[in-house]
Order: sequence, then structure tokens, then C-alpha cells
Amino acid sequence: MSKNRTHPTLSQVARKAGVGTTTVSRVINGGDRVNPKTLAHVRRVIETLGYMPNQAAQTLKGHRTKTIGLVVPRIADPFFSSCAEAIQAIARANDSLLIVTVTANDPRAEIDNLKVLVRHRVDGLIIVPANSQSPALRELLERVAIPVVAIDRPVANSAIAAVVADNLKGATTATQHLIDHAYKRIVCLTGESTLYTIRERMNGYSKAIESARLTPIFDTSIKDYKSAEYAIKSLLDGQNPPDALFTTKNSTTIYAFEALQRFNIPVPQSIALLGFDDFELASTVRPSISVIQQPVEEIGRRAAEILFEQLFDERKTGLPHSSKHPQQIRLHTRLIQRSSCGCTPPIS
Amino acid sequence: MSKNRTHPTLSQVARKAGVGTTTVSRVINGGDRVNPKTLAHVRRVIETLGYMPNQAAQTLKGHRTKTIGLVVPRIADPFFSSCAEAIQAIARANDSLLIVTVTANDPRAEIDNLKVLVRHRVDGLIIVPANSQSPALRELLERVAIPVVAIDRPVANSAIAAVVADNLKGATTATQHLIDHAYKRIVCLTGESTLYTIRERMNGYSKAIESARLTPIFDTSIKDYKSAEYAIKSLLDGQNPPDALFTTKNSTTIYAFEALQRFNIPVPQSIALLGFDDFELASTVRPSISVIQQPVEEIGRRAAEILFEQLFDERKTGLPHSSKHPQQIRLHTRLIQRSSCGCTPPIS
DNA sequence: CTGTTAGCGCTTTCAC
DNA sequence: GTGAAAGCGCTAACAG
Repeated sequence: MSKNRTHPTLSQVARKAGVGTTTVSRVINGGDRVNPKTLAHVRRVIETLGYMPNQAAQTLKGHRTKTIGLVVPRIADPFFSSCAEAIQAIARANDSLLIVTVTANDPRAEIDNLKVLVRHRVDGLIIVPANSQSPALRELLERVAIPVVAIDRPVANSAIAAVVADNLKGATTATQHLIDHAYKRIVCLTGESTLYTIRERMNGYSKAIESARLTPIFDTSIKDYKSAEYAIKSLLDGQNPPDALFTTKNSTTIYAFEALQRFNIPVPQSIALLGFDDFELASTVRPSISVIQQPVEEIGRRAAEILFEQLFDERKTGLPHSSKHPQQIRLHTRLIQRSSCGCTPPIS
Repeated sequence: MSKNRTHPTLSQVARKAGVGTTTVSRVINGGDRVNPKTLAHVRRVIETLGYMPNQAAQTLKGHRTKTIGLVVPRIADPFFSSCAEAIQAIARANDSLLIVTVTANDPRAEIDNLKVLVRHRVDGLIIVPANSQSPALRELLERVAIPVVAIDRPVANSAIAAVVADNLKGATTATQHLIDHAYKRIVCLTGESTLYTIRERMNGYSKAIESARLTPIFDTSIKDYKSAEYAIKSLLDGQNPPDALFTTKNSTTIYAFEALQRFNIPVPQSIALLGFDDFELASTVRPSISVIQQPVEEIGRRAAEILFEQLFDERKTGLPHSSKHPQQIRLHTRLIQRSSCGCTPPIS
């Protein structure tokens, strides 16, 4: 069995190569100021020993772990996993590893995770705040000597950079689009109305509705298929049933679609549907579903880029980084016109 | 600005508390064998200083980083992100962090990532081998003193534990189900036929087809929607068009479904469809799509459990862990009968 | 119960 | 070009 119980160390390499530890250190750090012959020799020894520098030891001296932490509500959510993938790519390009932790939107879990990440001395943090308002979060983040950037939701009352989608404008566009289709009774369907993103989207809806002098109608009871079915049935059975639905998130859109399908309500003929956030089969179902698309990867990418910029500045100046970015970056959303809003005649 | 440039250290705590470093060390490690009064006092100092132990330093002594590495082809793939989430949960329960890296199925990237993870001295590794056969991978893994478990695909010719779905049996079940429906010309549609999982599924298909004395028909050209459309058109236009399609992976299933929909071919009346691997809207589209479902979370969970068991054994015995698990765990798949195979009369 | 001390594996002056 | 030696922040004997 060639499985060693312990990793070879730098000084073992030095001994076996018959050189000092300094030399080996130089070799593994690029090999400058080392005699080419020595260099080659040491490299050979490193190779045969299978030596790999211990990051912990390097960290203890150099003060960088080459890791960044990502704190998200869930990994198995297309939005966050896409962000994560984009972030991971930037991290690797910056010679760093990505540590992922999940909060399930629980502020306690969030604080816990952050503390662990701080103990690990991650160089930076990208976080989807479980609760944008939490003072505990803000406090911890500001106290700790680690650059942070928030994504999807900002951290209220803080100087923490944030990269988010322009939820308000996206929702306004969506609603306006429905209005342009001449729908008059447009209902906003949603759940989790305490989340920053959802609130923004609700505001965007209100804004468009009001400036068109229509009546805003909210149903914030959607938490699963059952509740969607119930809500839609109630709406439809009521007097003045809606002629269009604006759903503020992925799952709500899908539940609504399923309920409509279940009731055999022709979409968009009897009622139109437009959702916030795109999803994989939105164009495959019939009718295909019109949505507001967020630049998911870009959110992740931009956040990571900003983070590494901060890290870089800091390393250069030794100072906490003078923010040259606007504190909050709002990325544009896009209206994807498919059939459910009435744009394209439903196929098949 | 309360943002300190540097984290407080244990000895700073000791000094400020007027005690020795040992005492502080004991306090942060549970506080055994320390006077309750001292304990409380030190804790207070820790609190006011916002002290958090430096993991790197602890690692350098204790020899554990409390991190595990996950190496996957992609994060933004429902299968892997679900695995990742399950793994992350187990990791956190074991006081460990999850580092995620992605290979895009590129063996070079895989080796690179592994090397970085080894430098970081992750305690253990969970990996989806880019190439099950790669000797370089096997070598590196066996040489390094780190417990590993493979998921989704095994590492050929090695003692490395693997947790996979029973692809062969799943595909056999799927195909047999189609056969039971009395379909006679069942085509197996696929792409990436070099991947372990795909090959197994193809084998499972062959097995069922052959034992029913039917003719196996493969089309391994599916790489995107276009190729699926082309393949299906060719098949349909040929003499003896198929009456059922078995697709070996998610994306293929979807492409096939879309092509069929595009051509207005009634499913399952004209041709049945059964896919390997479930996906989010499989029950929402019309007809709903029958699939073989893999126990995704369980794959991740089991792998993580096995890994931590190994780690635990190792820590206790100091030995490389005597495998008490079968080298390869094949988890059962499940046939989900929906409409596309002909089981349920298509709704609406 | 508590402090002293010697490293863990590496980087980094500072001489040679 | 190269090496000796002093730590980085922490733990773990070993004394008291």
C-alpha cells in the first residue's frame, strides 16, 4: 500500500535534496533566485516525494487562505447554483477555492455559518442575506475584518456592496406589458412577502398598476401547489375574476400554471400569465410561459469580481479598500415574450 | 470605523484576561478543567474582543482542516447541486465545511482541482470522476493520504468507495416497462456515450431488449435540440419507425420531447417516451413524462456518511480505515409512471 | 486548576 | 545563490 499516513513536509524535501528549507520554499514559490541546477534537482525531489505545500502553514505566515465563502439559502435552487457556478469560476481564476454553506433563510444558521467561515479566515465573503434587515448580521459583518459582497438582496443600512437584479423595474416592465395587452384586472400572486426581492417586485407591480389607474390586487398566500390552486379558484369564482396573473417568483409561477392547467383554463385566452424569473422548461410547456429573466450568472460573476477587486486593493494598500463601486449594483432584467402573456399565438 | 485590520489572537486574549494561553485554549475548546470564574472571565474577554480561533493555526497542530472537498462536473446541474446540498448538510453536522470545485468533465481540470484541495489538506474528498478510467486520477487519489468516495461514477480498478445509482437495473426496468406496453421497436436515444452512467444505461437497455428478443436500436448522436430533432425525424421517416423512445439522460429526454411536440406527434399514441432521470417539470408538461428516478439526495448523503465514517475510524485507529462497506453501493432507482409511456391516459 | 514551553510547516529577514 | 533562525497562532505535554 502506497498510501502514506502523512504528507511529506518542506523540510523533508530540503533534507532529501540536501538543501536548506529556504531554497525549497523559493522553489515552490516560483523558483526565483535559485540556481537552475538546484531548481531542477529540488523539483525532482518534490516530484518523487509527491510533496504538496501545506496551505495551513502558508496561511499562518502569509495571511491568506485563498478561499472565499459563499452563504446561500439553498444550493439546490437553480438561481443560487448558477450564481455559485459563476462565482466558483472567478474564484478559481483568482487562485481561490469556494466554500459553500447554506442557511435555508434562517438567520441563526446564517450567523453560525459566518462564524465558522471567519474561523477559517476566508479571504472574502459572498452572501445572500437571510434577512436584509438583521442588525446582528450587519454587526458581525462590519466587525469582522473580511470583505463582503451581498447578492440578490442587500444588507440594509450598511456600506456592504450588493449586486442585485433590478426587481422593481423588472416587475414594473412585466406589469406594464400586461397592461399594454389591455388586461384590466391583473392580480399579483406571491408568497414569502417578507423577502426583499419579493417586496421589490410587489412594489414594481404596484407602481405600474397605479400609474395606469388600475386597481392593485394582491394574493400573498401562495406557498405550495395547494394554496395556489385554492387562491386561483377563489379568484376565478369571485365576481370580477382577473384576466391576468403576475407571479413574483419561480415556484409561484409554476404552481399557478399547474392550477390553470388543472382547471382547464385556456391561457392566455381566459387569463394571461407572466412570471418573474425564468426557468428551464418555461419555453417547453404549452403555452410557453412569458417571464422576466434575471442575469443570474452575471450577478454571481459581478459579485465575485468586485470581491476580488476589493481583496486586491486591500493587499496592495493594506487598507480596508476605498469603495470605488456604487454601493449597490442593479442589473437589468429582460422580458422574455412567450405565449402565456398573449404575445405569441399558442402553438399546438 | 470599527473594522479591524487584523483578527485578535489567542495570546492577546490571554494577556487581556491576565491568564496563560493554555487557559484560553482550554476555554475555546470546551472549558474543561478550568475554574468556572476564570472560564466566565475569559469568555467575556473573548466576547468583547470578538476573538475567533484561527483555524489555520489549529490545523497546523491538530491535523484537521474541518473541510471536505467536492469535485463535480458542474454545480448548476440539478443532479449535482442536489447532491451537493445533501453533502453540505452532512458536512455541517460533522462540523465541517464544504469546498466545491468544478471540472466540466475535463480530466485536466479535475487533477488541478484535486491538487489544490490536497494543498488545502481537506480531510476528505467526494468526487464525480470526469473519466472513470483515468489512471492519473487513480494514481493521485491513491497516493494522497486522503479518504475519498466517488459518486455517480466509480473509479475503475481502485479500492475507492463509490455510491452510484443502479443504472443498469434502472434502464432494464425502463426498457422492460416499454416492452410490457407491447412496444416493439424501442429506440435508445443518447449522447455522451463514453460516460460510465450512460454506458450502463445503454447496457441495461440492451439487456432487456435482448431477453425480449427484440432488436436493439441506438442513436447516440443527441447533443442538443437540433440533433435530437434531426435524429427523430430520420427515425420517423425511415421504414419501420420506432414506437417507443428510451432516453438515457435528462437533457436528451427534454430534447426528444420538444422535437416530438414540435412535429405534433402524439405521445404516447404514436410514439411512447420514457426517460432516465427525473426533472422538475416532468409531471407538468403534457403529456407528463414517465421516468426512472434516481435517489439523488441519498447518493450525496450516503457518500458523505461513508466519508465521515472513514474519517472517524481513521482518527480513532490512526489507520487508513478498514473498509467495512462494500466497495460500491448501488442505490435503487424508481420507475415513475406518468403519461408518456402510455400508463396514464394523457390529461387535457 | 494554571502557566511554561516546545513545536506544527512554512516564509522571511539577514548574513554568508 | 543559499542557509540559519525567528516566528505566524495555536495545542499539548509537563511542571507546579
